[in-house]
Amino acid sequence: MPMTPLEELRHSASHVLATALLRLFPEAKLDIGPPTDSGFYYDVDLDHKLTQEDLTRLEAEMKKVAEENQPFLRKEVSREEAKAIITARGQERYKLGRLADIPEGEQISFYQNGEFMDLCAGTHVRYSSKLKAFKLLSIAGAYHRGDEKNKQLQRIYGTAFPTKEELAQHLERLDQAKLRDHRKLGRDLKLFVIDDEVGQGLILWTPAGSIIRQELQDFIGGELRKQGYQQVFTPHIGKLALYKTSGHFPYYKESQFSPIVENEALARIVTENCACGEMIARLEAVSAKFREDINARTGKEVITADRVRPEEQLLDGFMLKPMNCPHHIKIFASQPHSYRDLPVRLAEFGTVYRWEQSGELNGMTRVRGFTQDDAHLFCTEEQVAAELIGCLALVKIVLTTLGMTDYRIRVGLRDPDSGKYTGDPANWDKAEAACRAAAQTLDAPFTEEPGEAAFYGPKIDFVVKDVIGREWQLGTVQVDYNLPIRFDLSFTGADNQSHRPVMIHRAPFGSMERFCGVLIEHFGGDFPVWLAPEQVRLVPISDKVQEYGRSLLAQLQAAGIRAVLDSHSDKLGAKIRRAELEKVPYTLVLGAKEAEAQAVSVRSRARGDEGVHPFAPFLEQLKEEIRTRALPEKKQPAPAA
RNA sequence: GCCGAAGUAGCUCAGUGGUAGAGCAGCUCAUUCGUAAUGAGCGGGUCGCCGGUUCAAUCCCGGCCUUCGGCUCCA
Repeated sequence: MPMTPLEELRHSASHVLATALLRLFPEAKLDIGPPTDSGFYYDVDLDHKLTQEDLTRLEAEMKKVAEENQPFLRKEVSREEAKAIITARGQERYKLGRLADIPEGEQISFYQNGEFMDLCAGTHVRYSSKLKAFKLLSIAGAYHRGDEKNKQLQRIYGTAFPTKEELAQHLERLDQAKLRDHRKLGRDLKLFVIDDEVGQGLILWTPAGSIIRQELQDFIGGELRKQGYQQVFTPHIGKLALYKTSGHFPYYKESQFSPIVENEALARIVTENCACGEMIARLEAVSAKFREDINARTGKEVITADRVRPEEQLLDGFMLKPMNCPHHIKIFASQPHSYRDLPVRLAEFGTVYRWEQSGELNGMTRVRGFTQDDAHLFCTEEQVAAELIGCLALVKIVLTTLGMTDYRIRVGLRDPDSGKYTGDPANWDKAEAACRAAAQTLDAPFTEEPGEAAFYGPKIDFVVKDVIGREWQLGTVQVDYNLPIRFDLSFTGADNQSHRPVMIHRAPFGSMERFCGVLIEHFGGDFPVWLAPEQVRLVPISDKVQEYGRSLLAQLQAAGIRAVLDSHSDKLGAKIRRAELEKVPYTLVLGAKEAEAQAVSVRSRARGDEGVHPFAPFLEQLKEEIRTRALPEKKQPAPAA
């Protein structure tokens, strides 16, 4: 695919960076330097740890290279010539490997600017003087070829634009984005806290944040009732045996919290002088019968003989649940089902726990304990298509109601080269076809991505970006032919025979934590009235109208409105300012003339002062705005601070 | 987990080898005010934690914890 002019510019900037880098650090070994969505980077192997000051020096050197107005010259060479060039330049450490990646028969080319020459398919700007606006942004570690078994290189990130104005605008946008960061707004608006003593990645929802979450849960709960879901509740833990049946353990044990082993069993193991490794082996072990049962049900060897142990050496324990499905499956399995009962749709806001690597934790968007707005649908194969469409419709209702229109749809398929998936390929094919067909019913573009499936089945994900451009999977719908087999689920068909149901896993929000994190950034803290923790601020101008304020507060609360009376002795301007900073949608200013007329002076967060209105119609209009879950109007620019 | 950076009051940040300061926020008092900051006073910090060097460490050194930017991972 040819590069866009902007990519060409940024790619050229990365060559200029490499040119500057070799001038300052001739011993540097270069890897690759491609353009990205918002700039470019170059990966380099260098013993010297690059510092912020080095970036400044490199940027200055890049300016010189740009001013030297070097032409970018393409040179097409044979594979042998290429090797010679790389070796002559002392860059064989990574570049020879990169050269080997180029398929036989494909043209090998170098680009030269000034004294620098790099293996590169191109393309580039004609002259380095085209680079008028660039900036080096940060240094980060990055594994060679993205593989953590390889050496970690230093990655220099930068960005470039055709003009200085566009660069300045971009940098300004980055600064603005920081103000919308859910971690900052979450603290400022007191929506959630994370406490070291409680634990990394564990969200404590404060009263204000809990209101938002509760409103979202009530909203989706209403939609679920319309669609025939049934609410269930299940505990936060389950026995290890349950997850051995489901396949979560031991295959995914590195992303789960350690098992909780009963004290007596633990004591017994300790007195046997059992080593740690032995204990893990016993936790992972299964009985011969368990192995036979599962293997027979799934029709292949999912549990190998080396996991079988004598009964007395088995060790069970409990696990914090990494998913809700096994619990829901057990509810389904507790009753015989007729085809007439299906689909069965079991829904729960279920909290799950996953052991995320410490370096991956991020505010509310990547956490170790989170609550999925989960549901599992058990249906016949014929019902899958319609149920999938119903699930997708639900996701769309959620996103539309919240005005989140900037998302992409990803159909996650299995990676044919990976062994991490369980189940029969024929069922996978059916499930993937069903997902593709359902995605086509959405009138929105989607991409099919191999390797993005869940381990038990393909899925349709709704992916949105946060303020700094990182993508997060929110809503998800997944088809599963495998867990019904592993748990030996069945229903009685019209033919009076036993049949296997198909499962659909779906979560329109995904996780309440991640969704709220993204939602905070989406609204920049200016929540629609129905979600706003505080909907109305009552501001009496003086103590003389406190009594009127109290009576309005009582009326608002009686109407179910979340209102607060500001009885500080500040001047009006200070109270207005405080309400604005706290992003309260409506501030009602109360003075003598309002009290006299049973009126309020309305100040809207979006529109500013709206003048005096009688209280009763204001209240009705407010209730209507809440009932319809109206989205906030675009805010007028704030006055200069 | 890995690479790099950071951690001083609730928040934003200054500062020094001799046990710390500002603004905002909070509290008290005065003020009773018409659409983004009324004034005065007061309280508040084991300078992330643990060790080491030193007569003395918030500052220098080491380890750990946490956060941030990436990488890897994300059933």
